Order: sequence, then C-alpha cells, then structure tokens
Amino acid sequence: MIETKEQIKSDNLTERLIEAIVNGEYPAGSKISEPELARVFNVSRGPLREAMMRVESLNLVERIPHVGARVVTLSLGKLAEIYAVREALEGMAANLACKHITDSEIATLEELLNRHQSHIEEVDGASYFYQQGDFDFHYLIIKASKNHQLIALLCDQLYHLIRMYRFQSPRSKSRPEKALYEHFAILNAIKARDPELAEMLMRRHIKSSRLLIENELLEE
Amino acid sequence: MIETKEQIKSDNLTERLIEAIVNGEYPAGSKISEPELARVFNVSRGPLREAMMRVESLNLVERIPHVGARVVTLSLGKLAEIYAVREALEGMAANLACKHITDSEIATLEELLNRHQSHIEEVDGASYFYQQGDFDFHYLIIKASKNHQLIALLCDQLYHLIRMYRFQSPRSKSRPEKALYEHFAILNAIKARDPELAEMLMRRHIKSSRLLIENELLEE
DNA sequence: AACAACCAAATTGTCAACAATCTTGTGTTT
DNA sequence: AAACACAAGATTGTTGACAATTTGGTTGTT
Repeated sequence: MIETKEQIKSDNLTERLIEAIVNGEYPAGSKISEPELARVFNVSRGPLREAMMRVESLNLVERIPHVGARVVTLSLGKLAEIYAVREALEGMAANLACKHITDSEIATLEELLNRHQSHIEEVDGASYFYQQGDFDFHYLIIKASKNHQLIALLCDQLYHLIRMYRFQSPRSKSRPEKALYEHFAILNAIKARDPELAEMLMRRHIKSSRLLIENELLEE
Repeated sequence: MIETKEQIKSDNLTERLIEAIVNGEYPAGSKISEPELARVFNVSRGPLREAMMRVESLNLVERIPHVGARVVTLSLGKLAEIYAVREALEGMAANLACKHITDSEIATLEELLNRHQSHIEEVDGASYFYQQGDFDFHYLIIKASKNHQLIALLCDQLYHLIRMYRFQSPRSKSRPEKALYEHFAILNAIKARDPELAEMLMRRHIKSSRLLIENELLEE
C-alpha cells in the first residue's frame, strides 16, 4: 500500500471541490467559473465539469444552462426541512441499529462517547470539536443499521449538505452536555436492543435541534 | 412556446439514458460502452460522460475506474431495503401532506382514484396501467408535503430506481383492488387532516409490499 | 435622461485527437 | 495440459481547440 492515491483526476476533484465548498472556501451564492477552477486545480475543463455534475447532484451547487454554477444559498428554512428528513431517517437508523449492530461497533461507540465526556470536562464549551465527534456518533449508528440504501442517502447524499450548514453557522452551540447526555441515552437503548426506544430518543434528539432552528427562523 | 426542446445535449442525454435503463433497453448487469452509446445517441463522448456521472449518482449504473460502467444488478434484498426507506419517508410525506395540501390537490387525488376505480372495474386485472397510476398517487402526496428536501430525495433520487425494479419484475401484481382501497383510506385521512392516521396507513400500505418482497426473498 | 438595439468579450457546451490503462488472445515454459 | 508472460487491440481518462450562447457596455434614438 505504497501508492494508494487515486489516479483519476475527476474523482479526486469531486472530493476536493466538495471540501472547498463545505468549508466555505467558495462562499454561498458565489459563482464558480470553470476556467478559473480548472487553473486553480491544475486540470483541464473536462474532468472539472464531470466533478461539477456530481457536486450538483449533491445539491451543493446550482447550475443554469449557458450561465454557470453557483454555490447554493443557505437558509434556515431549508435547514429545517433537512432536519425534518433526518428525524425520519436517523430514527429509522437507530431502530435498525438495535437489530444489526455488532458488539465491536457498540464498543467503538462507547469509547467515542467517553472521549467526548473527557473532552467536555477538560475544555468546557469547546463545541467545535464536539460537533465533529457528534457527526461520528450519528455516522456510526447509521452505518450500524446495515441498510445500504439508508446509508447512501444519509452519508453520501445529505451528509455534505448538513456539514456545510454547520460549518457556516457555528452559532448552534446547543449545549454539548445536554447532547452528550442524549447520546448516552440513545446508546443505552441500542445496547438494550430496544428499537422503539432508540428510535424515539433519536427522533427527539434531532427534533430539539430542528426546533431551535425553527425558533431562529421565526425571529426574522 | 414553439421550441421548448432543451438545447443542452448533456441534459437531454441524462433523461434518455435514465429512460433506456429503467425500461430495460440496457439490461441489468450489462456493460455500457461509451463509444457505442455516443454513436447510438449521435453525440460526442464528452456530454455522454457527463450524463453518465449523473446517472451514476442515481445508483442506476456502477462505474469502475478504467474498466467501465455496468447497469446495476437488481436483487430482492436491495429492493426490500429501498421499501424500508420508502416506508419512513413516504410516511413522513403523508403526515406533512395533511398539514400542507391544498384543496385543489385533494381534488386531483380524488379524480385520480376515481379513474383507477373505473379502470379496475372495466378491465379486471390490468395491473400494468394501475402501477403507472399508483406512482402518480404516491408522487402527488409527496409533492403535497411541500418539504423540498423530501421531494428531492423521493422523486429525484429514489423514483427512477423504484421504477426500474417495477418495470423488470412485473410479478408483483399485489391485488389492485386491495391497494386501491388502501389508497382511498389514506386520502380520507389526509382530507380529515389527521397526520398520525395518514402516516400510519401509508406506512402499513408500503410495508405490505415490503413483506411480499421479503417473502419472495425467503423462498430462494 | 431614459430606453432600445447592437456589438464585443467572456463563458459555457461540444468535439475530435492523444495518453494511460485494462482486457484478451497468443505463445512459451514447466 | 496448466500456468504464466507478453503483446496487440480496445476502452477509458484527459486535453486543447472550436462553436454557441449569455452578459455588459456602447451607441444612437426618442
């Protein structure tokens, strides 16, 4: 495993482009120029356009024929809609995880939450790192559901979009302690192999985030 | 509106390619040759590849670098997974539809079901046309949810894949009369603006299809 | 000054040729 | 005869140039 680096420019490009958009290097609403990006990434326009097609189907950019592509504009309304979908899908994931999770996956989750706890106790309020780990928690449960279609939808299709929102609105601190407590409760339900409880707790967990967003929305 | 035809070859191509794959013109598992398709569609390989990228992200084909693309192979297992996801998402759609559907949309749904009833009474057992209309019913309810993310996921992302499965396994007659009866029950719940009932009925409706599939799966 | 028509520059869409990689058939070796 | 190595052919990945369309500014008219 000396040279594992992907040799397909188009594929690498897709990931680099996603990363650049998600972390705000290309701000929301900004135009994306093909010749310029091709120069920046040191590629021809062919592979770049192929990458753009894929990023478009992730709903990270909007393209208008003969006009060009723009990074999608964020809005609290859209975010609330995404969280509503997450509620349904991750609830389902938690339910299925109870039935299909392995002991080793449970152990991984437990270690993860313990690390989070230590981290919160040490650096009280450092919510950035927490959010990263928060993703890991949800990510692992989704994978543990073993439903490939569900995993594809959440981890491939919605993941980057959610990440982009989080990155660009770091206001949602949402009390790490409370979230961590809820995560432990969800994990316990999964360990007890209680699908209904796990689903209910996961839905409530995400719903509380959604309600925060909708409250912000009303204040406008 | 004299010339509404899309002038972007790449965009048209995507739809034509989706249609060709869905209706089995290119059978499951068959290899897709870029030079050949470019000749068939009378296009250069550039736009064709862009269309392929999009079709790939719909999970209709699988691409392996430097080897080529193949139409996805169907399996009852995958289908069951998709139906499980549908259960969660369309249940949510029915719930939201109760809150956001308009009177004119209700009227459209009512007409649709009445036409189905007449059709079933006339040509007893013609399940093919029924299935087309079945899609319309689900499609309309999804749209009525007014959650754009949900609509995108179901109508753009999963729709074609489901259609492909249906097209290639017309065994699932699944008793049109029973399904129609369930559709009426769902519509009534929506008219009564009863989200919990509508969601429950929709989930049960889809679940019965999923169980049929899982039974077939066990017989193998 | 306001507005419409038009032209030029830039950008997107498309193409055909070139380079890199995989597949397949042949021949050799054990 | 089976297995491996190699080479020819075909296919995919990439590039740079050309064609078509939009955009923004200029000019002329009302």
